Amino acid sequence: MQLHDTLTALADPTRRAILARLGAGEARVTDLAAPFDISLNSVSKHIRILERADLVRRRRAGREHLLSFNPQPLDAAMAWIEGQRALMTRQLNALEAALKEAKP
Amino acid sequence: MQLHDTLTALADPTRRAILARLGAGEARVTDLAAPFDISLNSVSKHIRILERADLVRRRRAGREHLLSFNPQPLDAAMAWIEGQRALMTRQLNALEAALKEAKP
DNA sequence: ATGTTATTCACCCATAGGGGTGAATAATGC
DNA sequence: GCATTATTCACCCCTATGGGTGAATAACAT
Repeated sequence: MQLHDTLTALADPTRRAILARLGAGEARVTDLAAPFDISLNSVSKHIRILERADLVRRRRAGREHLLSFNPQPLDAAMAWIEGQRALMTRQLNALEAALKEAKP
Repeated sequence: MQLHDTLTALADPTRRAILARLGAGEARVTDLAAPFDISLNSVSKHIRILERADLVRRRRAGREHLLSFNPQPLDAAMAWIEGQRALMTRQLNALEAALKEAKP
């Protein structure tokens, strides 16, 4: 599922940092790994999870893999979250209306 | 961390369903468990994680625990996601501007 | 007092996944 | 061809966590 993969991908601090870094532009796996003191391998796995969510796209240039950030799946995530919030807002409005009805 | 707890809480389908259900109003643990064929205990644990993220509030009425949905932490999550998307938009705008500069 | 209902606590089990290392693959530079 | 560089593949380890069961706690109902 698209939404699930997206939220799962966002639920890890390393992956969030990677996305933030990619917000500044394309980067190689090695570049992405630099700020963290975890192995290249580990970063590579995080990238795979980000790719599964289609949040990251890969472009090979020779032996380098250039990663870029695709924000599109964020729309679905935002929509879901916004939807939940809307439910709550409606509920609160109904409550408020009921109170106004009962008070006077 | 607030953001982390929130995103972690949202990264599970059962918890998302629980939130969606709570969007319709307060419910007991038993009510929340009904749609799933998992044990009450399991649901109880999910609720604990939702409470950790402050997405769910608990109100005891006698022996019943009434759970309600607190959408406030969603704001921080939305803000973070929106921020990432904004980074990307700025990057794309810069690229576009550079192209326009180079073309003619 | 006793039984029933609602929930959690204290465990156990299995899997996912975040971390590591070392070998394999592939492209560059010489 | 050979060494170097960039990345992945194939493993292993360990913790978090989603799931379960059975006992404990707490509040009704009788």
